[in-house]
Amino acid sequence: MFEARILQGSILKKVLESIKDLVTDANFECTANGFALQAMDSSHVSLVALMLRSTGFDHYRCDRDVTMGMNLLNMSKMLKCADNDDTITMKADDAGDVVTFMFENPKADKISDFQMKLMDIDTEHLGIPDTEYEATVKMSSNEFQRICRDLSSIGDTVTIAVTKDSVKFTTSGDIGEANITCRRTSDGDMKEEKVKTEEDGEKVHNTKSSEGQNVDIDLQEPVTLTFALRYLNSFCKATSLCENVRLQLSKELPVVVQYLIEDMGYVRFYLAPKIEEEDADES
Amino acid sequence: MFEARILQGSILKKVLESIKDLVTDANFECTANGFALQAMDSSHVSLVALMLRSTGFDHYRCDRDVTMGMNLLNMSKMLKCADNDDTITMKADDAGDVVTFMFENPKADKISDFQMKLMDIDTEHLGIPDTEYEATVKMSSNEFQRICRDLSSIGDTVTIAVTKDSVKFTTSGDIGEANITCRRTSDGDMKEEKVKTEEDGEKVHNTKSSEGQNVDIDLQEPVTLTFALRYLNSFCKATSLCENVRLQLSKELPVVVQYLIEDMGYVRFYLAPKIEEEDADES
DNA sequence: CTTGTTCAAG
DNA sequence: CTTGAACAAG
Repeated sequence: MFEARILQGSILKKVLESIKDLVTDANFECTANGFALQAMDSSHVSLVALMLRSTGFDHYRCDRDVTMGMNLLNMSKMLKCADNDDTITMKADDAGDVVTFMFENPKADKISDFQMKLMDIDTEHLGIPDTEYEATVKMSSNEFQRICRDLSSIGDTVTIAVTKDSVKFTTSGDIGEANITCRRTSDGDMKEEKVKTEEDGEKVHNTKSSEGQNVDIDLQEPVTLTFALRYLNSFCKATSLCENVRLQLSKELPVVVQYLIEDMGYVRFYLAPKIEEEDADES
Repeated sequence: MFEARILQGSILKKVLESIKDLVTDANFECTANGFALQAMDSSHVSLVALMLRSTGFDHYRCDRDVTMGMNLLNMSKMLKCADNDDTITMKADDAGDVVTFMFENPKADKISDFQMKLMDIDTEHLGIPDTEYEATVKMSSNEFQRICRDLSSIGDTVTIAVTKDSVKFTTSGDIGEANITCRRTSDGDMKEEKVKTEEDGEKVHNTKSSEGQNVDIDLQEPVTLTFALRYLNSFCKATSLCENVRLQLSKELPVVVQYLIEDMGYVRFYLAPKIEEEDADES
């Protein structure tokens, strides 16, 4: 028996809004550890990884591991029937060919339950290597969304160039070219911060970031990579999940676009860069 | 000569918005008593009854009864030309082949008048029996709208089951099933309220309802009926007219969905239930 | 968080 | 052209 109750149902709604356009069908893996999903988009260019840890739920019970194959569009339809301030409970028995979504409003005078048939989806469970990235950029998720949206009105791809002090987004198209450069917010603070980070671990770093640190760059090696804006714009639907987005880049590796979900986990999107030689093939 | 002036023109606009998709042409009956309409929708499945009492108008004059046959789409087009805070005056002389809509903005520095040709529409004036209903549900019109909209993303019909303590809305479709249960808000208050209603008439009852009474059920007999969501969703366009909606149900009778228009009257929609044996025919 | 408005998609 | 989604304001 699997049962997971999340007080703030809007989180689950937002998560599905952010991935349902990318992936049509996917297996949710329910374990004692949490509620997780990994799936490639239908064109096999991008990958989404969701983790909602069991500790982040209001109530969580998972007697044995369950795989729930769902059509994300249908799941999203049902979640849309929940109010943003509803509590959402997901349930499946071990036989597990049906999932139940239960919505309760805060006053508990309206209770809805929605049943959806589960599907058999065979997927190769893609192990994602835990790489060290050459560049890590943390910035306002709103700003990142704005940049991706703005640039897609000019071109189809964006080249992201990360240096020690800035991240530059570049595109070009029929009507012209565009460069958007975001400087790392404060050089002095950053150096100090880095020292502290090494001493005290990630925590100081995070605290600093939330204190008006707009762009935060952690660089081993300058990186320049090109991506399809179409996918980045899709990823940006997760913007409302988190104030900040983290981009991780390494030469010839997929970018990782991560939105943290407070106290619960994350949504991560992976997108392979365009290889220059392949540009002709992609168009 | 007929002349009716309503200060809050938005009411008339909303009324037309709520019925124009249901009924294409209809006769408005103008009498000393008020401005009324009864018409079946084009598929003869539902019926709309509108009453705007003369006492609710800012100015009302009706020397002799007039029947004004109008195309509601055209009437609605004209009313859309009125601002929401405009005063609307309707006029017809006794010859009566033309109706005039006059719009005045509050500052009285903009006055519009629109003339529309009337039509001859022959309708059997359907007498609607004043039935005692087995179940009466009063609830937030917003919530009712939300429920009907949500359920139509799952199925085409809704089964409404009213019991002493709750009203349950159920549907099912290809992707699954859904139940939404609204509990009668507070049992203790309800009983007290009923007594007061008998003593002091309807007024106390209404006052109570607006004080956070979400769902109010008056039951002679538990009722379960099934309706086409398409029509209910159409009825719900009247939601902005009134905070609360009243549903009246009896076995094998059309449901009455009523929106009160404060100090003026009501819009009522009637919809015949689906009979089980007919389900096959309907698909 | 609700409402109104505006924009895009079917 | 109609309807749903995104945005902004209260």
